[in-house]
Amino acid sequence: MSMDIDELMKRLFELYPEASNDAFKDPFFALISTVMSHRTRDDVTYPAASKLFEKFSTPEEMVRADVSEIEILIKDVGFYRVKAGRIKEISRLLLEKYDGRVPDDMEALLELPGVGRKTANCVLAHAFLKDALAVDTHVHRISNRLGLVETKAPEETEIELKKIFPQKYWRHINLLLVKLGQNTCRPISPRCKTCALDDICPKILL
DNA sequence: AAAACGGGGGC
DNA sequence: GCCCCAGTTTT
Repeated sequence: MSMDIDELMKRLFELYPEASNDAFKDPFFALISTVMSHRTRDDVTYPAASKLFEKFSTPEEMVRADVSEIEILIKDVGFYRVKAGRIKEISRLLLEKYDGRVPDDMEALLELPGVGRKTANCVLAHAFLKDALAVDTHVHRISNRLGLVETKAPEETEIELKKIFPQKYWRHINLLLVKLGQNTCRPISPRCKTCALDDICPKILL
């Protein structure tokens, strides 16, 4: 028996109607905040990214800024020194190669420092509204718990999920499952009692 | 394939 | 005080 995907998505959209965050519609914010999010909880990442963009919000302002100033603004996130350097270098490359714009294709994004497949997919899905499916640890874990896939590597999860979900849903999956994963379907001690998906979840991998 | 990068928050 | 977290890069 396979899960009703339309029913699953209907419930997720009802749970998190605000999941299409307006801030991510700025490609530069989507890119930089996602680079900042690596191995860092999203409730720490977002405030730090917002604080950074209050001061510097364009590639021009980032390259002009002192690295130490960027470091101070984002110092709540993990790897903040490495990330501050990447933010400067990404900004420099955007100005040099793309006239200060964020490119909207996977290959170009992957050439930027600190940008891997997950980050590139997030930018394509959230900022450019492309049919990209970004798989992070939340998407990977929850997809397996729901019994949708039985996968080990995130790349494998992306391939399998694309077979299961209609293409129109792909770009929404990441933010919806991240939100579910943050407060309910947590990595450790998930709150199944109060989960809106409790009746359709087989609770695999708990 | 595995280690390294690194500060914050939950327990 | 210990362990894990919106991954990517390097060994």
